[in-house]
Amino acid sequence: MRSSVKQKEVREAILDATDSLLSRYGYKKMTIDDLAKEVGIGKGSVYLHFTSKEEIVLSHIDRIIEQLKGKLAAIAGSDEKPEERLRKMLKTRVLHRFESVQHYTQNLNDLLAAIRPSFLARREDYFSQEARIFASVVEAGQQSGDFATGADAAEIAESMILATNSLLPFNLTVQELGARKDVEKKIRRLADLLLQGLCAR
Amino acid sequence: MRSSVKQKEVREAILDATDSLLSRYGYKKMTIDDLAKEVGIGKGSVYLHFTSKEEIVLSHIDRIIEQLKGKLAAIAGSDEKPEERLRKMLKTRVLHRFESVQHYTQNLNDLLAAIRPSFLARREDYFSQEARIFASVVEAGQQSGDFATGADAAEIAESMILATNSLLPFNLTVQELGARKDVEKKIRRLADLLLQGLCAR
DNA sequence: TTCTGACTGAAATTGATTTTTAGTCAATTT
DNA sequence: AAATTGACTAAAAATCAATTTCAGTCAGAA
Repeated sequence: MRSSVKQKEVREAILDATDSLLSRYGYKKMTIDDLAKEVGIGKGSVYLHFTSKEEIVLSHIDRIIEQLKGKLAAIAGSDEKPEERLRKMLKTRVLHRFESVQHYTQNLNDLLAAIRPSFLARREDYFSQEARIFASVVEAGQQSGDFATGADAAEIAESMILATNSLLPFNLTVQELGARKDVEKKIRRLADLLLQGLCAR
Repeated sequence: MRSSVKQKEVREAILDATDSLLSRYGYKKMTIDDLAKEVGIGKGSVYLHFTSKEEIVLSHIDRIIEQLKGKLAAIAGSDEKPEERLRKMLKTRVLHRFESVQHYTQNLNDLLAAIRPSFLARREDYFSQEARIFASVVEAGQQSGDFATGADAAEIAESMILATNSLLPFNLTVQELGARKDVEKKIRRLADLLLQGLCAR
């Protein structure tokens, strides 16, 4: 137990350092030597936790999504009206992703270029996982009578994910996406439009 | 007059050749010499119509958007129900863009990288121009009583553009976007969700 | 007046050489 | 015995000088 707790801590510390170095230097200029030094462990020890540099940054992104899924699940499980839950979830989805890379001074382009194929595959998984949480709330709303029934909850959830994707910092850098408050306004309006359609009439 | 018709033809021919070379070789490997040869004019003549290579490809993209705007305006001016017009417009927006680069064997990444700053600026303009056409239909629907009133038509139109942006071949190549019929299914479902919210209840 | 292609300088490419770095593993520490 | 390390290696990346390519120009041809 003791050592497994320690192991988790080291793994987390490596991912923390990854975020720090990635934001300062970008992918190519982030070296494993630097990373190990930042964590205060030997270079070889990094490879006790990860098999490659690519796996390190993919795990870093995984962690961001895990945190997001945590937030989404918390909102989904709250006792607000389904419409309000979905509204908050949509906003959270966009802003969590925005904030997670807001401090990056380096472009994310070199990162994306380096890990593109494996990242795109995972991205699809992220979408499904997020969609599942959204779908659970859509379904709840349908059963409670707040939302119109008949439509496929899973399909609606997928469309919601799709509709908000262009506000995520993926192709556009955070700089190009614009100021946070503009992004906030856009997601609010988009959420309004998306939710208007769900409510029972 | 005679010569201005000819001039337009040459300009169009240059843009046709641009599409052809771009799709076969990508941006960097498309040379102005090749382009002139393909059109059957001298290299210098290319510069009678455009000031730079960048302007040529930007004009090529402009032309795609102009064609799209023509299609959108045609649908917007048809006599169908506003809801049906918007549905077709959303589908057209996504599929026109998809088809316009479907034949590209080369990645669009090198093109985007080369013209990124000026392209991103224009992209915003494209969005506003398209949004204006959408807004006109939303407004018509509000006045005819088909759509609920109260909401700002321009804002709704912007959100519709935003929501469909992630299905455009921008960051993702056509290959990565998936098969045409999958894209078609996605835009259909998304359009359903977006339109459900507009209709008067 | 319209058009052209030889020309130019700047940028890209090449290939040979040096430097850096991802990943390994025998030795060391705990 | 198990965990950790950092010197080591092969491969990739950076460097640089020589060469080639190419965007854009302009004097002259049509």
